[in-house]
Parts: sequence; C-alpha cells; structure tokens
Amino acid sequence: MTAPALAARARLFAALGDPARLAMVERVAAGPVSVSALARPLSLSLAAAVQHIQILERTGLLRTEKQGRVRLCRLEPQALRTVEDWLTERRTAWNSAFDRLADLLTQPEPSRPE
Amino acid sequence: MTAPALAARARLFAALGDPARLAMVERVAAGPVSVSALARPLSLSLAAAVQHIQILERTGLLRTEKQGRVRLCRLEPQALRTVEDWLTERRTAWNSAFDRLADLLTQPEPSRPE
DNA sequence: AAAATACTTAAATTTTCACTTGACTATCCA
DNA sequence: TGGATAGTCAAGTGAAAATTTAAGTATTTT
Repeated sequence: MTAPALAARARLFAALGDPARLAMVERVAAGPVSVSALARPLSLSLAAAVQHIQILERTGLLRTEKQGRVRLCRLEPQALRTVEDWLTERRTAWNSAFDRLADLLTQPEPSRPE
Repeated sequence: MTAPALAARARLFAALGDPARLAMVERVAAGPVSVSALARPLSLSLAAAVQHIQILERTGLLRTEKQGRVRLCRLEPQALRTVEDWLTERRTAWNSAFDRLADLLTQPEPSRPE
C-alpha cells in the first residue's frame, strides 16, 4: 500500500476538520452506531448527518452497512493510521529542527533559511 | 497543559485540510522558510500565501518572525503533538473495537449497537 | 537616491460547504 | 394492514472560505 497523495491526505484532514464530523468519528471509535445515534447528540437533521457520513465514508474514515432499516457505522482504523504515518514522517523533520536549535545554542552558526 | 476542546481540534484539522496549507506545513517541517519560498512552488500569489500562513499561525501550527523585509516561518511542533494525542486517545477505543471483533469470532454474543 | 524586493492590507469576487426543505422508499411493530 | 420509524435523494439557500486585484510600506541593493 502506497502513501496517499497530498490531495488525498488533505481531504482526510478536511474530513476531520468539521466539529460535527470529528465528534462522529470519536463516537464511532467507541463502537458501531446508527445514523440517528450519530445525529441526535449533535442536534443534526438526519439529512445533514447522512451527508457528513458520506464524506467520512468517501475519505475512508468509516464504513457502513445497512441492517434492516438501520445503517450501522463502524470506524475504519486504516484511515487513522494514514494520519499516524504522516505524523511520523514529519516527526523526523521536526526533531532535526530541534537538533538545529540545540546546535544554535552551543555553536553560533545558524543555517541560512531560503 | 489541558487537551484542547473539540472545536479547537477541529480547527487544527481544518487548517491541515487545505492542500496548499498541508504542503506548507510539510515544507516548514523541513526547516525555516520565507513567505515567498512557501508561495512559489504552489503557484500562489503572495497575498494568498500570507492568508494561509495567518491561518496556520492562528491554529498554532507555525510561528513567524520578521527579519528585515523577510518573514521567516518555523514549525511549532507542539500543535502536531496535539494531533498525536488525539490519535492516541482514539487508538485505545479502536483497539477495543478489534477486541470486540475477536470476541464475536470466538463467542457468538454481539454487543448490541445503539 | 532610485530601483527592486518582500511583504502587507483591504476590498471585491468566486467557489465551496453545511444545512434545510420536501418528497419518497424501505422496514418494523401492533 | 396501517402507522411509525429510519433512512434516502435532489434541489435550493446562506454563509464561510479561498483567491484576486490593487494600492501601499519597509528594507535591501546598486
């Protein structure tokens, strides 16, 4: 599995970037939920909730399955791992940023920025 | 330091949810950069770049400092740790989701969803 | 001192988003 | 069977967001 392109990662972050959707993800992380159980605590209409859920589904954050007249939503942990991987990539960089800072404090030779 | 409220975390994700800003964060993670060095590879006007940078600054993802006529942008690793912390919180939950799945496979007593 | 560089600011425009409304379908329960 | 429940779909609306434009300031550089 190859790392998603920047645009795809941005869509993932954007999906988490709405308070309603973030709350939904948190709720779904605790276990499977129906659409109305996601909508109710957020005072969202069902129609609005469905639209958020579609976005979360498209970005791979959750997967749904219809059982009778109820649609069950489950977390797709894979997507959150993508976020983890991205952080890991950055961590290397920002650690070396700390290293450079440490260098500055010991030997006064700043690396010239672009 | 207390965990940011849901709304604040959503704003953080939203800041990363724009392709231009995500690219900027990746670039800044590699070391300090000027505003134009951030704008150029993205084919953004300076004015547009400045506005993105302001958003990244407000959400705490970076900090800037003017040196002469150049404004230098640096990563603020603290903000990315907030994302890490959020993932850690969810990980517990989604691991126990896996546990429940394992339970299902061994003993056929599904936990009823809401 | 003059020209070029590197932003800054505000206002106008375009585009995208979240949400609503209203009508409709499928399932469950009494 | 009939009514309530759970969700679906397609427009339409309003507000927020991203980008452009245009004019201005501060700092080099020559």
